[in-house]
Amino acid sequence: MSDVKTRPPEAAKRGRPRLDELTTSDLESIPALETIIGYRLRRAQLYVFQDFIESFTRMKLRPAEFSVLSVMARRPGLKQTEIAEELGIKRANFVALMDSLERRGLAERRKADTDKRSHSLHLTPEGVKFVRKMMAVWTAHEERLVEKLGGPEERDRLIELLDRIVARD
Amino acid sequence: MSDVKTRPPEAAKRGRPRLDELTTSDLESIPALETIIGYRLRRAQLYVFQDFIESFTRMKLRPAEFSVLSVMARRPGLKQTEIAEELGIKRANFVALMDSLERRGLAERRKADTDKRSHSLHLTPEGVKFVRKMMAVWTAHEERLVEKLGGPEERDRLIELLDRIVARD
DNA sequence: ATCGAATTGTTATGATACAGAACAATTAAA
DNA sequence: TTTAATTGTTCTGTATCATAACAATTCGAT
Repeated sequence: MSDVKTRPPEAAKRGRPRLDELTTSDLESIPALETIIGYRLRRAQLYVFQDFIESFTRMKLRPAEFSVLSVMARRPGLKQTEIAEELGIKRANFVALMDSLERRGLAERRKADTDKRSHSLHLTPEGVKFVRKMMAVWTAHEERLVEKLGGPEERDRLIELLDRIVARD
Repeated sequence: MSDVKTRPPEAAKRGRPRLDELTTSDLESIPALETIIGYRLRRAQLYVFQDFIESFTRMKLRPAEFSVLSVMARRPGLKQTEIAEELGIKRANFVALMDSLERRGLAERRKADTDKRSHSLHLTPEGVKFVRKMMAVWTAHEERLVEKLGGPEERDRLIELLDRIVARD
């Protein structure tokens, strides 16, 4: 009662493939997105970041900020550009990020006396305390992931494979 | 000649850790970013997308558009919302994306006669040809990645691990 | 020691990705 | 039939990311 144009009857039920497009015979060999590395990688990364973000909403901390605080905790005194480059953040975009951490009293820029252009970056005492809490939250998040993966060995396997992708040679 | 303030001499050389922050004794136990799943996942995903994007600049095709064309090729006739949801794209943001594909003559919205609200999405004949070329480019990209991973078995291992992460249960 | 080139932090700007609210047309449910 | 839900859409806001330009400073080659 609704089909006005002539058309194979089974094609009328929407949701069924219409084969009259121009035969998609060879297009049947198109890989499903499920088999595409980049697609799966992205979905997994989105999932992990989602969990991470939710874990840190209460602390008002975003992934990039987490990474910066981590580096400052382990290697205080690095210059802005050094940290930015290591984390793959453009130094132009690093400024606002560092401004925010400084405004919150978690980190500070110190004028380096050997090079008046650069700033060396450090956690404040308050920042140190913050990082301790941050790491506790992170540990819970990470353990959740390791469990989903099936144990620490699987985590290591995953990281090793990811390494191969990103290794430049 | 440059050190004005009293300070341990070795700390004067920038780049060396200053331990006078408030002892970071226990902070030494902070995990390096290299051991953090989310961080490694993100870096790997960025790398793969970078390669993908470069591969498709000539065709002026972005990852999201690739994924939409893929789905339309394999399962023509799906509604906008169905594709968007499957790909994790908000239907609001899907509109411009589909507009673009339609303007380029690669895809089209057909008014579904059973539900006047919805559109069923299809490749145009030109879109079919485009997808063939697209898949050739994609194959080269994917083979590059598989080689870096060390073979198809490693690719499968990776995908399986990524699956575990994103599997909801 | 000087002059041109490179570096550092910064600002400004634009492109893109992503999320939420609201709305009209239409369909489904009560 | 009235009410509620769905579909596509527009609008808007925010976060992310890249690029260009600039002043202050340092470095390098003479």
